[in-house]
Amino acid sequence: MKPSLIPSLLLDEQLCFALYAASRRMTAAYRPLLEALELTYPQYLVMLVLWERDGVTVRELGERLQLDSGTLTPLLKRLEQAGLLGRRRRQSDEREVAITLTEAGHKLRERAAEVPRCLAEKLCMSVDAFTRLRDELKNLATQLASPTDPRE
Amino acid sequence: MKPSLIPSLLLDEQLCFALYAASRRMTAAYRPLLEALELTYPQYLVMLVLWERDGVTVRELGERLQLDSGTLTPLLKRLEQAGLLGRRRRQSDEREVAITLTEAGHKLRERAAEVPRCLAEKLCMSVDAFTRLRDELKNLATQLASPTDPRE
DNA sequence: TCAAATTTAATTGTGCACAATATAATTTTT
DNA sequence: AAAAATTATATTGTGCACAATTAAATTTGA
Repeated sequence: MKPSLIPSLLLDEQLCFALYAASRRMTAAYRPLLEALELTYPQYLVMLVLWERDGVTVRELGERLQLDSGTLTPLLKRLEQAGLLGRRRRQSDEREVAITLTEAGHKLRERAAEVPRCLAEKLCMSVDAFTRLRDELKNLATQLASPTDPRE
Repeated sequence: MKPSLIPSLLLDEQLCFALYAASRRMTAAYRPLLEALELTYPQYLVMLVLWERDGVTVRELGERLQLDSGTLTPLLKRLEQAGLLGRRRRQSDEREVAITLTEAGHKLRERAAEVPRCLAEKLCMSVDAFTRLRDELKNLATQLASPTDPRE
Protein backbone atom coordinates (compact mmCIF):
# COMPACT_ATOMS: atom_id res chain seq x y z
CA MET A 1 0.00 0.00 0.00
CA LYS A 2 1.27 3.45 -0.99
CA PRO A 3 2.08 5.62 2.02
CA SER A 4 -0.17 8.62 2.47
CA LEU A 5 1.10 11.95 1.22
CA ILE A 6 -1.05 13.66 3.81
CA PRO A 7 1.05 13.96 6.98
CA SER A 8 -0.71 12.02 9.71
CA LEU A 9 -0.95 12.43 13.46
CA LEU A 10 -0.27 8.73 14.08
CA LEU A 11 2.62 8.35 16.52
CA ASP A 12 4.23 5.43 14.72
CA GLU A 13 4.37 7.32 11.44
CA GLN A 14 6.25 10.30 12.89
CA LEU A 15 9.91 10.79 12.06
CA CYS A 16 10.21 13.06 15.08
CA PHE A 17 9.20 10.32 17.49
CA ALA A 18 11.49 7.72 15.90
CA LEU A 19 14.30 10.25 16.33
CA TYR A 20 13.36 11.17 19.90
CA ALA A 21 13.02 7.53 20.95
CA ALA A 22 16.26 6.45 19.25
CA SER A 23 18.17 9.32 20.84
CA ARG A 24 16.97 8.44 24.32
CA ARG A 25 17.77 4.77 23.79
CA MET A 26 21.24 5.71 22.59
CA THR A 27 21.84 7.70 25.76
CA ALA A 28 20.51 4.76 27.77
CA ALA A 29 22.94 2.44 25.97
CA TYR A 30 25.85 4.70 26.93
CA ARG A 31 24.71 5.02 30.54
CA PRO A 32 26.21 1.82 32.00
CA LEU A 33 29.48 2.41 30.15
CA LEU A 34 29.72 6.01 31.31
CA GLU A 35 28.72 5.18 34.86
CA ALA A 36 32.01 3.33 35.10
CA LEU A 37 33.71 6.65 34.28
CA GLU A 38 31.34 8.59 36.55
CA LEU A 39 30.18 10.70 33.62
CA THR A 40 26.73 11.51 32.30
CA TYR A 41 26.21 11.48 28.54
CA PRO A 42 26.33 15.30 28.12
CA GLN A 43 29.42 15.38 30.33
CA TYR A 44 31.00 12.74 28.06
CA LEU A 45 30.32 14.97 25.04
CA VAL A 46 32.06 17.87 26.78
CA MET A 47 35.03 15.62 27.50
CA LEU A 48 35.16 14.54 23.82
CA VAL A 49 35.53 18.19 22.82
CA LEU A 50 38.19 18.82 25.46
CA TRP A 51 40.17 15.73 24.52
CA GLU A 52 40.29 17.07 20.98
CA ARG A 53 41.34 20.54 22.00
CA ASP A 54 42.07 21.69 25.51
CA GLY A 55 41.60 25.25 26.71
CA VAL A 56 38.45 26.07 24.75
CA THR A 57 36.05 28.69 26.05
CA VAL A 58 32.50 28.04 27.23
CA ARG A 59 31.31 29.76 24.05
CA GLU A 60 33.33 27.42 21.82
CA LEU A 61 32.03 24.42 23.72
CA GLY A 62 28.51 25.73 23.27
CA GLU A 63 28.97 26.21 19.53
CA ARG A 64 30.35 22.74 19.12
CA LEU A 65 27.66 21.00 21.17
CA GLN A 66 24.86 23.46 20.45
CA LEU A 67 24.31 24.07 24.14
CA ASP A 68 24.02 27.39 25.94
CA SER A 69 25.62 28.63 29.15
CA GLY A 70 22.47 27.76 31.09
CA THR A 71 23.25 24.11 30.41
CA LEU A 72 27.03 24.27 30.31
CA THR A 73 27.84 26.40 33.35
CA PRO A 74 26.40 24.01 35.95
CA LEU A 75 27.63 20.95 34.00
CA LEU A 76 31.17 22.35 33.91
CA LYS A 77 31.01 23.15 37.60
CA ARG A 78 30.17 19.51 38.30
CA LEU A 79 33.11 18.34 36.16
CA GLU A 80 35.28 20.82 38.01
CA GLN A 81 34.06 19.41 41.35
CA ALA A 82 34.88 15.94 40.03
CA GLY A 83 38.43 17.16 39.47
CA LEU A 84 38.42 16.64 35.70
CA LEU A 85 38.83 20.26 34.60
CA GLY A 86 39.51 23.81 35.68
CA ARG A 87 37.69 27.01 34.71
CA ARG A 88 39.25 30.42 34.67
CA ARG A 89 38.75 33.78 33.03
CA ARG A 90 41.04 34.64 30.15
CA GLN A 91 43.35 37.51 31.00
CA SER A 92 43.16 38.71 27.38
CA ASP A 93 39.35 38.97 27.60
CA GLU A 94 37.81 38.74 31.03
CA ARG A 95 34.42 37.85 29.58
CA GLU A 96 35.65 34.47 28.43
CA VAL A 97 36.10 31.41 30.63
CA ALA A 98 38.70 28.93 29.43
CA ILE A 99 38.21 25.26 30.29
CA THR A 100 41.36 23.23 30.81
CA LEU A 101 41.68 19.55 31.62
CA THR A 102 43.40 18.48 34.81
CA GLU A 103 45.76 15.54 34.93
CA ALA A 104 42.79 13.33 35.87
CA GLY A 105 40.79 14.73 32.98
CA HIS A 106 43.53 13.84 30.50
CA LYS A 107 43.95 10.40 32.01
CA LEU A 108 40.26 9.58 31.73
CA ARG A 109 40.64 9.53 27.95
CA GLU A 110 42.40 6.18 28.06
CA ARG A 111 39.55 4.56 29.95
CA ALA A 112 37.02 6.22 27.63
CA ALA A 113 38.71 4.83 24.53
CA GLU A 114 36.81 1.56 24.80
CA VAL A 115 33.40 3.23 25.03
CA PRO A 116 32.86 3.75 21.28
CA ARG A 117 34.04 0.19 20.63
CA CYS A 118 31.47 -1.23 23.09
CA LEU A 119 28.70 0.78 21.43
CA ALA A 120 29.80 -0.22 17.94
CA GLU A 121 29.47 -3.85 18.99
CA LYS A 122 25.95 -3.31 20.18
CA LEU A 123 24.96 -1.61 16.94
CA CYS A 124 25.93 -4.53 14.69
CA MET A 125 26.20 -2.16 11.75
CA SER A 126 28.61 -2.01 8.84
CA VAL A 127 30.97 0.97 8.81
CA ASP A 128 29.15 2.07 5.68
CA ALA A 129 25.68 1.96 7.19
CA PHE A 130 27.00 3.71 10.28
CA THR A 131 28.56 6.53 8.26
CA ARG A 132 25.52 6.90 6.02
CA LEU A 133 23.07 7.13 8.91
CA ARG A 134 25.31 9.56 10.79
CA ASP A 135 25.62 11.82 7.77
CA GLU A 136 21.88 11.66 7.06
CA LEU A 137 21.27 12.81 10.62
CA LYS A 138 23.75 15.65 10.18
CA ASN A 139 21.92 16.73 7.03
CA LEU A 140 18.59 16.50 8.81
CA ALA A 141 19.89 18.71 11.62
CA THR A 142 21.18 21.24 9.10
CA GLN A 143 17.87 21.27 7.27
CA LEU A 144 15.96 21.75 10.53
CA ALA A 145 18.30 24.57 11.58
CA SER A 146 17.70 26.64 8.46
CA PRO A 147 15.23 29.42 9.24
CA THR A 148 11.84 29.21 7.54
CA ASP A 149 11.91 32.91 6.88
CA PRO A 150 15.11 34.12 5.11
CA ARG A 151 14.69 37.54 6.75
CA GLU A 152 15.16 35.96 10.13
CA MET B 1 40.43 8.16 2.37
CA LYS B 2 39.07 5.01 3.93
CA PRO B 3 37.30 5.61 7.22
CA SER B 4 39.01 4.12 10.23
CA LEU B 5 37.70 0.84 11.54
CA ILE B 6 38.93 1.81 14.97
CA PRO B 7 36.11 3.67 16.70
CA SER B 8 37.35 7.16 17.43
CA LEU B 9 36.67 9.67 20.17
CA LEU B 10 36.25 12.53 17.68
CA LEU B 11 32.93 14.26 18.26
CA ASP B 12 32.10 14.71 14.59
CA GLU B 13 32.54 11.01 13.87
CA GLN B 14 30.06 9.90 16.54
CA LEU B 15 26.67 8.56 15.49
CA CYS B 16 25.42 9.24 19.01
CA PHE B 17 26.11 12.96 18.75
CA ALA B 18 24.55 13.27 15.31
CA LEU B 19 21.46 11.60 16.76
CA TYR B 20 21.44 13.71 19.92
CA ALA B 21 21.91 16.96 17.99
CA ALA B 22 19.30 16.07 15.36
CA SER B 23 16.77 15.12 18.01
CA ARG B 24 17.19 18.41 19.85
CA ARG B 25 16.93 20.37 16.63
CA MET B 26 13.78 18.49 15.73
CA THR B 27 12.24 19.43 19.06
CA ALA B 28 13.35 23.02 18.49
CA ALA B 29 11.68 22.98 15.07
CA TYR B 30 8.39 21.87 16.65
CA ARG B 31 8.62 24.45 19.43
CA PRO B 32 7.16 27.51 17.66
CA LEU B 33 4.37 25.40 16.14
CA LEU B 34 3.49 23.80 19.48
CA GLU B 35 3.70 27.09 21.34
CA ALA B 36 0.65 28.16 19.36
CA LEU B 37 -1.14 25.14 20.89
CA GLU B 38 0.42 25.78 24.31
CA LEU B 39 2.02 22.33 24.29
CA THR B 40 5.58 21.19 24.88
CA TYR B 41 6.95 18.50 22.59
CA PRO B 42 6.55 15.62 25.10
CA GLN B 43 3.02 16.87 25.83
CA TYR B 44 2.32 16.79 22.09
CA LEU B 45 3.44 13.14 21.96
CA VAL B 46 1.03 12.29 24.79
CA MET B 47 -1.76 14.02 22.87
CA LEU B 48 -0.90 12.03 19.72
CA VAL B 49 -1.43 8.80 21.68
CA LEU B 50 -4.68 10.03 23.19
CA TRP B 51 -6.04 11.22 19.83
CA GLU B 52 -5.44 7.70 18.56
CA ARG B 53 -7.09 6.02 21.52
CA ASP B 54 -8.75 7.75 24.41
CA GLY B 55 -8.97 6.31 27.91
CA VAL B 56 -5.55 4.65 28.03
CA THR B 57 -3.81 4.11 31.34
CA VAL B 58 -0.59 5.78 32.45
CA ARG B 59 1.11 2.42 31.99
CA GLU B 60 -0.05 2.11 28.38
CA LEU B 61 1.08 5.68 27.67
CA GLY B 62 4.42 4.83 29.20
CA GLU B 63 4.83 1.71 27.08
CA ARG B 64 3.98 3.60 23.93
CA LEU B 65 6.28 6.54 24.58
CA GLN B 66 8.88 4.66 26.61
CA LEU B 67 8.49 7.05 29.53
CA ASP B 68 7.99 6.18 33.20
CA SER B 69 5.56 7.54 35.76
CA GLY B 70 8.22 9.89 37.10
CA THR B 71 8.03 11.73 33.79
CA LEU B 72 4.37 11.16 32.93
CA THR B 73 2.65 11.89 36.24
CA PRO B 74 3.68 15.57 36.46
CA LEU B 75 3.29 16.04 32.69
CA LEU B 76 -0.27 14.66 32.82
CA LYS B 77 -1.07 16.86 35.79
CA ARG B 78 -0.02 19.89 33.75
CA LEU B 79 -2.22 18.80 30.83
CA GLU B 80 -5.06 18.28 33.31
CA GLN B 81 -4.51 21.78 34.69
CA ALA B 82 -4.62 23.06 31.11
CA GLY B 83 -8.04 21.46 30.79
CA LEU B 84 -7.08 19.04 28.04
CA LEU B 85 -7.61 15.76 29.89
CA GLY B 86 -8.91 14.11 33.03
CA ARG B 87 -7.28 11.48 35.23
CA ARG B 88 -9.15 9.02 37.37
CA ARG B 89 -8.61 5.62 38.91
CA ARG B 90 -10.24 2.65 37.20
CA GLN B 91 -12.98 1.09 39.32
CA SER B 92 -12.06 -2.33 37.97
CA ASP B 93 -8.48 -1.92 39.21
CA GLU B 94 -7.79 0.94 41.55
CA ARG B 95 -4.07 0.82 40.78
CA GLU B 96 -4.63 2.06 37.24
CA VAL B 97 -5.25 5.68 36.26
CA ALA B 98 -7.20 6.17 33.05
CA ILE B 99 -6.54 9.30 31.00
CA THR B 100 -9.49 10.69 29.08
CA LEU B 101 -9.59 13.73 26.80
CA THR B 102 -11.88 16.61 27.63
CA GLU B 103 -13.89 18.42 24.97
CA ALA B 104 -11.00 20.91 24.66
CA GLY B 105 -8.55 18.03 24.34
CA HIS B 106 -10.49 16.53 21.45
CA LYS B 107 -10.89 19.91 19.76
CA LEU B 108 -7.16 20.63 19.85
CA ARG B 109 -6.63 17.83 17.34
CA GLU B 110 -8.00 19.96 14.53
CA ARG B 111 -5.50 22.74 15.19
CA ALA B 112 -2.71 20.19 15.55
CA ALA B 113 -3.46 18.66 12.16
CA GLU B 114 -1.33 21.24 10.38
CA VAL B 115 1.74 20.67 12.57
CA PRO B 116 3.09 17.60 10.70
CA ARG B 117 2.48 19.38 7.39
CA CYS B 118 4.52 22.41 8.50
CA LEU B 119 7.35 20.16 9.56
CA ALA B 120 7.26 18.13 6.37
CA GLU B 121 7.72 21.37 4.44
CA LYS B 122 10.77 22.27 6.46
CA LEU B 123 12.31 18.84 5.89
CA CYS B 124 12.24 19.03 2.07
CA MET B 125 12.40 15.26 1.89
CA SER B 126 10.75 12.77 -0.42
CA VAL B 127 8.16 10.51 1.20
CA ASP B 128 10.54 7.66 0.47
CA ALA B 129 13.55 9.20 2.17
CA PHE B 130 11.34 10.16 5.10
CA THR B 131 10.02 6.63 5.51
CA ARG B 132 13.44 5.07 5.08
CA LEU B 133 15.11 7.29 7.68
CA ARG B 134 12.24 6.80 10.13
CA ASP B 135 12.42 3.03 9.80
CA GLU B 136 16.21 3.02 10.12
CA LEU B 137 15.84 4.94 13.37
CA LYS B 138 13.24 2.46 14.60
CA ASN B 139 15.63 -0.39 13.83
CA LEU B 140 18.45 1.42 15.59
CA ALA B 141 16.29 1.87 18.68
CA THR B 142 15.37 -1.81 18.63
CA GLN B 143 19.00 -2.81 18.28
CA LEU B 144 20.01 -0.55 21.16
CA ALA B 145 17.21 -1.88 23.35
CA SER B 146 18.32 -5.51 23.03
CA PRO B 147 20.25 -6.54 26.13
CA THR B 148 23.95 -7.25 25.69
CA ASP B 149 23.65 -10.25 27.96
CA PRO B 150 20.91 -12.74 26.87
CA ARG B 151 20.42 -13.81 30.50
CA GLU B 152 19.24 -10.32 31.37
C1' DT C 1 36.37 60.00 24.15
C1' DC C 2 32.67 58.28 25.96
C1' DA C 3 28.06 56.57 25.31
C1' DA C 4 25.69 52.92 23.06
C1' DA C 5 25.76 48.44 21.37
C1' DT C 6 27.60 43.91 21.56
C1' DT C 7 29.53 39.88 23.58
C1' DT C 8 30.36 36.32 27.22
C1' DA C 9 28.96 33.90 31.28
C1' DA C 10 26.13 33.30 35.00
C1' DT C 11 21.56 33.12 37.10
C1' DT C 12 16.65 32.03 37.52
C1' DG C 13 12.74 29.42 36.50
C1' DT C 14 10.14 25.70 34.01
C1' DG C 15 9.75 21.16 32.19
C1' DC C 16 11.40 17.03 31.02
C1' DA C 17 14.14 12.17 31.85
C1' DC C 18 15.27 8.79 34.87
C1' DA C 19 16.89 6.30 39.12
C1' DA C 20 15.34 5.01 43.54
C1' DT C 21 11.91 4.60 46.73
C1' DA C 22 7.20 4.53 48.66
C1' DT C 23 2.41 3.21 48.77
C1' DA C 24 -1.54 1.00 47.78
C1' DA C 25 -4.10 -2.47 45.14
C1' DT C 26 -4.16 -6.92 43.17
C1' DT C 27 -2.54 -11.59 42.26
C1' DT C 28 -0.13 -15.68 43.46
C1' DT C 29 1.43 -19.09 46.55
C1' DT C 30 1.33 -21.81 50.36
C1' DA D 1 -7.51 -17.33 53.82
C1' DA D 2 -3.20 -15.20 55.04
C1' DA D 3 1.41 -14.20 53.60
C1' DA D 4 4.31 -13.13 49.88
C1' DA D 5 5.10 -11.42 45.48
C1' DT D 6 3.76 -8.48 41.82
C1' DT D 7 1.84 -4.43 39.65
C1' DA D 8 0.53 0.60 38.92
C1' DT D 9 1.20 5.02 40.17
C1' DA D 10 3.22 8.66 42.80
C1' DT D 11 7.14 10.96 45.07
C1' DT D 12 11.89 12.54 45.69
C1' DG D 13 16.18 13.92 44.03
C1' DT D 14 19.68 14.78 40.32
C1' DG D 15 20.96 16.49 35.93
C1' DC D 16 20.10 18.19 31.76
C1' DA D 17 17.77 21.76 28.04
C1' DC D 18 16.30 26.09 27.15
C1' DA D 19 14.04 30.73 27.60
C1' DA D 20 14.68 35.05 29.79
C1' DT D 21 17.23 38.08 32.42
C1' DT D 22 21.42 40.04 34.56
C1' DA D 23 26.07 41.66 34.93
C1' DA D 24 30.41 42.63 33.50
C1' DA D 25 33.86 43.27 29.86
C1' DT D 26 34.82 44.76 25.35
C1' DT D 27 33.96 46.91 20.92
C1' DT D 28 31.85 50.31 18.02
C1' DG D 29 30.81 54.67 16.51
C1' DA D 30 28.97 59.34 16.91
